[in-house]
Amino acid sequence: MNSLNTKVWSAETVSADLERAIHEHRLPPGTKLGEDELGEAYGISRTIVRAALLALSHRHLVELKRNRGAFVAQPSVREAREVFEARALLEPRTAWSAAERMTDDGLALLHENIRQEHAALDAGENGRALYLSGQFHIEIARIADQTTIEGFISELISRSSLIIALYWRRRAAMCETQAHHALLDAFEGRDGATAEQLMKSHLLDLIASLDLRNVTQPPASLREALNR
Amino acid sequence: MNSLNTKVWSAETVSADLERAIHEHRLPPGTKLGEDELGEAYGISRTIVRAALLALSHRHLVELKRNRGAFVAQPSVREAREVFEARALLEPRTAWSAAERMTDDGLALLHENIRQEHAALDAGENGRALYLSGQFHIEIARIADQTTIEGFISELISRSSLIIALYWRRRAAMCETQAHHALLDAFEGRDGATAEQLMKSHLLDLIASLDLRNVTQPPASLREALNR
DNA sequence: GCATCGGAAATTGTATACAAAGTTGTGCCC
DNA sequence: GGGCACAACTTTGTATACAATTTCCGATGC
Repeated sequence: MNSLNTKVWSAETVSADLERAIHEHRLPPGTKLGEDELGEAYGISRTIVRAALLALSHRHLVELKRNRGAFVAQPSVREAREVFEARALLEPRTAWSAAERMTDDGLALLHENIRQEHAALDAGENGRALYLSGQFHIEIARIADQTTIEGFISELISRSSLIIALYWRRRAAMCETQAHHALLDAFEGRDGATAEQLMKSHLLDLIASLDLRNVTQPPASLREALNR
Repeated sequence: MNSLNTKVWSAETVSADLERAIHEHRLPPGTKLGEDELGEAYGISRTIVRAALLALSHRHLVELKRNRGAFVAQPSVREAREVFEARALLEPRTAWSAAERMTDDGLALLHENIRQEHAALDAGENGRALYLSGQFHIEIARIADQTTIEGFISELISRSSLIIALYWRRRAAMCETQAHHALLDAFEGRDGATAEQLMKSHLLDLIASLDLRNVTQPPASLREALNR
């Protein structure tokens, strides 16, 4: 397929590779992930593919349907709300902690992240920009030195990317880099309270940019959808 | 071994069974979980066992050491702190939500849970009591109608059980049933603010009952420990 | 006695074979 | 032509065979 054969793949690297592809919208929600297909693409047996798909299903990025196969997840409106509820509980306080423990290295990483995101947007690589935008949030948890919370946020960020793929409303380019800039300012001033507040607003903006009315819901079953 | 052969086991049921055993301290931290051993015990092949162990490792209840095997996880002091940090972010607000949405069915379930926990304590079944005590917290998230957060809390609760196994200090019986009673009262009064506050205190009490000084830390490697 | 170096045994890692379930296509019947 | 049944094909589920690695144990040398 591509350069997938040049690397030694393991269940971890394959699932990370797939997660990034999902995050960047190269694998849109609902995509069938056939085991043979993936095995040939990566040059590995189905054993490893299955372990990778299992890992992704535990992160709710892939849905395993018994005897039917693996599909990129399609979060429901309800799940979308829940994901942002969880982020609202975890991220603002974590931003506060990050501000308190901020180091110059941390600031440099965040700066570099924003720079790359701008570059990606300028190059029209929207998927890559979205991925980098997510990494910004994960980097904050890392700076806050909270590995456990970082794991949860990392999963929620990837799920958010699926939600954005399904429910994104604004066609205007992601104006959120402004929010990240503002956060960076707060971090530079080691201002925990402001960082927490900015993160809270940022998440509210994000969910406000989605169309979570039940109308756009993908049909539970094709049969049901057509019988309406 | 026991009645394990009477049931049709799948990766999901096996990992749930193991998780409960870990939660109840029947499988203490550090226990080796051999694949053949488990396969024979449950009457299934290593394929299913591996899928179950993989699931548990994703929940941080089992540590997979490459070419060495699977072991019941031994959370570090640092990890212990992180788990309770995460719980402190998630559970108090979730308790508030639960209070707001509380139903009579929900109250009955919580009541029954406390009753069974008392019964288990009276019967000297400490492991079972600990498990039920965890279920109380998970039930709250369920009543709050937050499936995603419930999943995170469920993982954190199981990890807390490992932490208790390693760092529990008070020999006195778990006095925390008092805390659960107080929470139940707040729920009965649909008093979100009090429920949130009680949950916060409850978690602080819990972490205060642990000995998280670095001294008791199990050595990273036996060799290193002996060379000191 | 102690450390070190094989080599056998045991255990995990990966691929593959076969079974089971689902999907698709064809032809028959009405 | 539409509906249905059955068969061929495709895909996933599980077990097992074999390879790779570690562990255990005893022999060897100092």
